[in-house]
Amino acid sequence: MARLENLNLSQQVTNELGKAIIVGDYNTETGLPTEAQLCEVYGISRTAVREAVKMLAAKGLISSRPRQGIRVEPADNWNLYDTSVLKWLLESSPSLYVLKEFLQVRLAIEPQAAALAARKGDQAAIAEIKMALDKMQAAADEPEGVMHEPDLAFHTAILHASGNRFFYQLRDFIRTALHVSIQHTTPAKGNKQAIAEEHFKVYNAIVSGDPERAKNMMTYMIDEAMAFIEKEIADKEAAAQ
Amino acid sequence: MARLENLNLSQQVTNELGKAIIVGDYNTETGLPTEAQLCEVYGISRTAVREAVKMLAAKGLISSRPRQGIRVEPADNWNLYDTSVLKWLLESSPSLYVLKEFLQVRLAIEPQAAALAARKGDQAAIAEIKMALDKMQAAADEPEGVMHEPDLAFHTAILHASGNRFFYQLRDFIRTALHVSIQHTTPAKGNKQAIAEEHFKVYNAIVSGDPERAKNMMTYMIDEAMAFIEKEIADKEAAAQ
DNA sequence: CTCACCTAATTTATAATATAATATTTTTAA
DNA sequence: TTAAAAATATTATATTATAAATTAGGTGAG
Repeated sequence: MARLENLNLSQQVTNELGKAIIVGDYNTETGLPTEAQLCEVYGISRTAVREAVKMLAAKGLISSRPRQGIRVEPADNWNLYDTSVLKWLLESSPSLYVLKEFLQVRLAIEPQAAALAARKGDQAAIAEIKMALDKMQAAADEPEGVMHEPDLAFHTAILHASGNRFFYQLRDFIRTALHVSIQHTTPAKGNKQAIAEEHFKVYNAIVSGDPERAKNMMTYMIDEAMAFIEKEIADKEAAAQ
Repeated sequence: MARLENLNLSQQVTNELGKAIIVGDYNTETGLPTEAQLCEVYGISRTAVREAVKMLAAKGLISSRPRQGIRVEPADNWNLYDTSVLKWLLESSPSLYVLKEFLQVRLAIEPQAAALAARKGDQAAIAEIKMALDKMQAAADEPEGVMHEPDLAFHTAILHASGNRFFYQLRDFIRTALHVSIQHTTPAKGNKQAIAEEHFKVYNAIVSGDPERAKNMMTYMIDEAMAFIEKEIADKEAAAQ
């Protein structure tokens, strides 16, 4: 077992089993080994195994009942918005296709969040957006990668400014999506100045209280990334033939 | 403790503690009692308490470390898309305001899902939508409440037809939102025939492969519910003064 | 007196073992 | 052949013990 320091035993086991389930080593057909077997495999006590099982059950990956053992739940029931589950999924799937799904969700959420921020975002929240934007603009002349963190902060700040807990809750999801996204898109689009400019337009629409424009600008930005990814997928599929 | 049959001990404790945290009985300042104290309070073993703690930790509500005890995480970290957490939240908050937040999320997700379904929904998935729609139309002449279940099925089927796992994952969230929503709106709008008609228009746009229209029709439908809720909130606030 | 180090105390983390509950399978008896 | 009963396997719960981690307090060197 990969001994990740900093994580306790049951968390480590949770990680191992979680990944194994998502990668398909265990599935709804096979189920998981019994608690006793898991103890042997990992060389740990039942206490630790059971705690891992409970955590995975809380994330919707498994369920366990007396005599029946530990079952793997259908993938439809997995809590994909759980940060760990998301991480395991990304480690196991070809990221281009997952990335497209990510972008579809961003295309739904972020323009709406930007519109809400423009309509009723409070001063402090909008100032947060501005701060992230400033850092982005400052990073435009810096080396590759410096703009990454303020970029994430910008999008997170908008979710926060939407004033809707459910949007803000998706910040880790969006951060992950953006992180993967940037790895794919940045090499191609070298013009960091242009990126900062686009972000500025979104901010400008928000600060001047124009929901429609904020929504449209955000849609435009994400749509650009989507077009890029779709092209990349098309190229890849053409190359495969 | 409310002895919900059908749930095991640690699940019951998870429920109790989860509700108590969300309602504010325990907060980031106070933290939770120690494991030992919880054992006494509930009259159960440490095993059960610890399993509950692990489940709540997996849902982002708490974290626990040696010597520090069990801490309540800031509300921003709670996994609101977890069905249990959502349920606890609804039981503790005035539902009108939560409902508005629900509708804002639906307004982001569902039109986009409908558009995707129109663009690339496969036969089987679209047939599912049709089936739900037929049941809705059949229920239009039935007594109050009969239309409820097919209505939920209709919206779920569209999420499914979007072909995006992350959208479909939100089905429980949307179901909850719709469930709460219907309780507020149905009494006012008696015309079930009109509701079925609107749903038909969404379906029609999807089956004829018109993403834009599918999106617009869905937006229109949810927007209507939003207008209703906003009016209700306004009335309530006026009455309170 | 101050600071680094050591010690003690508290709480969760892990382990080990025992018993209960539950659901499946096998056996038994009508 | 079928229905009831017994055996069995597995998780659920309880109990006890020990380890590890973190905080607080004390102690001694400088």
